[in-house]
Amino acid sequence: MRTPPLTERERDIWVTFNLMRSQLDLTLERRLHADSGLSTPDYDVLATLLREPDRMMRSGRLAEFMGWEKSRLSHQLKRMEQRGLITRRECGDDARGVWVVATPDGVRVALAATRDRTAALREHFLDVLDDEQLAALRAISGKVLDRINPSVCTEEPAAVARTA
Amino acid sequence: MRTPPLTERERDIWVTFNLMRSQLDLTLERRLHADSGLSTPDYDVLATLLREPDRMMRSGRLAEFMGWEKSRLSHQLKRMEQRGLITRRECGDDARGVWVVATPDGVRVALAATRDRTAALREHFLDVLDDEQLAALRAISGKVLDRINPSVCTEEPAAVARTA
DNA sequence: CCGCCATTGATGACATGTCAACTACACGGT
DNA sequence: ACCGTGTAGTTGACATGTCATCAATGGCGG
Repeated sequence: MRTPPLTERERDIWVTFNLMRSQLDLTLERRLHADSGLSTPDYDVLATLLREPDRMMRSGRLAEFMGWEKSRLSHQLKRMEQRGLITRRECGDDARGVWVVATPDGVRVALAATRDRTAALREHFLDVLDDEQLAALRAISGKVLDRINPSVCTEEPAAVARTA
Repeated sequence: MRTPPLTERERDIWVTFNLMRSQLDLTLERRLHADSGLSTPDYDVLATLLREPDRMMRSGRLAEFMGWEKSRLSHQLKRMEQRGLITRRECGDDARGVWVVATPDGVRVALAATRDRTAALREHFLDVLDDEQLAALRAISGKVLDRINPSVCTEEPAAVARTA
């Protein structure tokens, strides 16, 4: 099978892209943790819950919403429940189901974290790039996504991984 | 403190960018594992080692090269040593140091994986974007990196995280 | 009502990653 | 030679993530 090795330029692009991702994640994660004591997964779960009118969601829908596996969410919820950020409540409609509810404590922490999160996101990412670059990045992300899985469409409203 | 919430556009860019990253990682990881049985970290370590003339490197330099913490690398090397992909050899110059060496087995597996890896990278990423977008992505990554940490400079030749 | 099968979450085993000690050695000044 | 400080790498505790599997329930055809 003919597959010539990557050119220097291709390698450079890929390597730099990945370095950028990991450094950005690390920076945001550290800052979030310092500001609020939350981890990124903690924050993503809470932020998704807070988008709901009554701050609760069925476990399955939550997982689907965030693009997580059910088991991953289950583990995460167990840890968050131990830390008092959320609780699980039985579901009347379907005895198999569970309502995931943000505790008052969880709500408070998440709201406080949101401010800092937004500022950090701008400081380290959004404000670093000019308008044209932001548009280009959006186009790039959409194109790669469409290629990988046309069903996880660029315009999909449900997919909310890493809630802002 | 004034920090207006993210605009819809900002949220969309951030969310789509993250969704793209996770989907891309998942795709490449699954393919790599199916092709060669290696995980992404396994592959990154081996690929970095194989760039060295004698296929070995001091542990500290390897970590720095890949942008990993020393402890992370140490854990990873322990697992890879158990699987027979690398070995650790005492260092004559400096009794504290360690040479990390790819085993013949590790070399063979990594070489085989490289072909598929390169093809997958092109198929799902590099070939999806046009020349202008690739250039834009490189510029974007460099800009974000410089902002986060000017010392992990855009032109740094050492940084080789996620070896292609 | 019963039996079959899909769905909902939870769990255990394991891989991966971070952080904070810790050990062993190197190196410089005295 | 000795002591203080820095460096190389390892380790343990724990958070996170994947996969395979399981128990309990729902729902449907007979």
